[in-house]
Amino acid sequence: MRITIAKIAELAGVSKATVSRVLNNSGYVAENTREKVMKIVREFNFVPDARAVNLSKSMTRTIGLVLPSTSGPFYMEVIRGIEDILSIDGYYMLLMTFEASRDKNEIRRKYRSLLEEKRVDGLIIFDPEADEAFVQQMAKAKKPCVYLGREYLKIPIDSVSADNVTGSRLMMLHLLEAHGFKKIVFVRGPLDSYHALERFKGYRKTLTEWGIQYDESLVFCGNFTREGAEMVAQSIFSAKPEAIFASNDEMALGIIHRAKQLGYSLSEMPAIVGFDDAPWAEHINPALTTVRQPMYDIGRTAAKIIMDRLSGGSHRTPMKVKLHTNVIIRESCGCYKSIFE
Amino acid sequence: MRITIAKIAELAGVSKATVSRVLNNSGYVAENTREKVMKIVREFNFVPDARAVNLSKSMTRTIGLVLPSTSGPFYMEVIRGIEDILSIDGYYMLLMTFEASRDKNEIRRKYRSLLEEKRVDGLIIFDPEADEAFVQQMAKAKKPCVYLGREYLKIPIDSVSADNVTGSRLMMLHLLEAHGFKKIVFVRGPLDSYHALERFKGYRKTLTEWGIQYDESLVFCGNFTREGAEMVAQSIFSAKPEAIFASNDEMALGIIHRAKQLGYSLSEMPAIVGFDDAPWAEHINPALTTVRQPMYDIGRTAAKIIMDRLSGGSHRTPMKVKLHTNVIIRESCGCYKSIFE
DNA sequence: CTGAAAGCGCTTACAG
DNA sequence: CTGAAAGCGCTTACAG
Repeated sequence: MRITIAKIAELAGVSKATVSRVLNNSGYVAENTREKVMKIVREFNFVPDARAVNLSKSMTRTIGLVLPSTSGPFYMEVIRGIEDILSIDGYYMLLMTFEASRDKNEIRRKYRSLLEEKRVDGLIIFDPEADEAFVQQMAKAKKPCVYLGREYLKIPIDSVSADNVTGSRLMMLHLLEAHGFKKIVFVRGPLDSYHALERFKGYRKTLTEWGIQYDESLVFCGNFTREGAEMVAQSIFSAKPEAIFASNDEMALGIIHRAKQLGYSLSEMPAIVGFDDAPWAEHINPALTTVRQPMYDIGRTAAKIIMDRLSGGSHRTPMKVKLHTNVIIRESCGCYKSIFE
Repeated sequence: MRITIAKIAELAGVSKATVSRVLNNSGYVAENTREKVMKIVREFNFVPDARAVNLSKSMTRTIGLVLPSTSGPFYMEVIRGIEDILSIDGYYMLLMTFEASRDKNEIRRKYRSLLEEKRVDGLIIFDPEADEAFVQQMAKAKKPCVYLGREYLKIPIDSVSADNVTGSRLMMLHLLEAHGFKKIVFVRGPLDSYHALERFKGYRKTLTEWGIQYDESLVFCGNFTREGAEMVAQSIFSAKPEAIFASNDEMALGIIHRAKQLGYSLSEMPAIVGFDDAPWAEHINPALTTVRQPMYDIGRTAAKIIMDRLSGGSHRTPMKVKLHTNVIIRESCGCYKSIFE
């Protein structure tokens, strides 16, 4: 049996209350009483039972983190950002991903119950496909939640997201301004994906801005997968575009691959750009020009918001933080010649 | 205030004990009593406080996971493997990484305290640089721990690791047998890294097996970094090796990069192979031949061991599970011609 | 089949 | 400065 506060009190000849006080550095304790207690604490290598502390103090020092998957290129960055903040205050992180189940709603119930069970003090959630009704419920929880990846403008809940529309727009501007391309194909992701839609919006909006007629025949769907993109690649090439904006790197990769198979040399290939900055994006040939979301900062910012709410800021107005998204210019847009050609 | 078991008991006109019984499906409860209680439970959407349950039952349904970093290519796979098992029994995962602090021993104290504080029921730890004295302490804990990545043969503790020596040996065999190379350079990782040493052992051992004299001048140190390898690349090339075995992919990448800079064409380049199968390994040119550790299975196996210990198997003999490691043959060893050349 | 009571291991007013 | 007591929200023998 492990030693408890009661045993320590007995050994030190004081009450449990006093032991608790020296352990927590709270209230007044005579210096020699403190030392008497600490001696025993050290001798037995006493560590308070977190479950009991949490129950009494009505907290857990744990934040739940919910991620779509573990395979994506950047979720680890989010984790790192969060951990860097949590560790400052000695908070722990409970991790749950959507991959653990086929049924997304099951995971949603599960993460909601983390809060209800009081297993965590707050939740950071990356679940862009969650519908508004559900998020609305989370917003009503008595514990802080922050949603990552999208805004839910109509719901009073904290959020931190990268501006995908603007990211897409910035990429378009690069294509339009720096390269003077006008005939730009867009390869969409799945129709039900929030991010896919945002990126498409950026494309369309920028065309309008530049007075270029939106041409539906220049928009293809690749479903965010490499295979999907490879499937439509040939039709894309037949449209003879000056540039191809794949709305994620996977699809850009598929298109580049297909282009090579079809015998295009690097110089004959139209400009092909992506979105995400996958870990391999800089290593493919040509090195991929793409858009990078600040994943580390998203995690970090979310953690800061949660910690702030926990230390009394829970009454303040929900905030929608939008982080800037960068275009990473490499070779595939035509900016640099590959030394590997 | 949230509703508690006491309030439910009051409302249902029964005792707390009875409510607890229906909630846990334990002991006998009259059917209509059960329904009376469940009606109130549902009405108030009651969820038991996990902290109280854990305190009474003396458990937490949480497993701690400690990882070196979040940036590595494969830790996410480990997480996925673990989660797949834990979720079957409704266990949670507390994640901690070494990146949260400069001081590794601080993290070690921290993960040990997860156990002492009873914040978790068991621990899965990836910490190949932990010294034996420390691991010995962990082995004495009253809660199950399993170490990932290395064996600690002298310490009675569970472990799951990929066989790096054999992985390295298999790669050597491919180079020796399939290609007939004899003059093979080895690029080492940091001298204090366990995995670096294992991989080196596999190289050396295989040479001996094949009756090839070990030549120290063919061994270089790249410190597991791309920059480190780029630094020694030129000296490596001057040695005119038939093949270069970089003991991780980062270093292989650096060497390939440098080779290109120095004007080697793909066909002039010596064979260059790596270790790890980084996410980009298949995308570089030439596609990298490398060794892949079964990260998902490592995670999965570790989780299974922990769950088994928790359900009564804690008395059984510690097990050292060693998982097979595969050579992934691509282009850089000379096996296939790149279509991108 | 059900309830009263003790217990899990701490914290925190309240008195003194 | 310190202690007795109640409380956090459950579970679990023990009786009946």
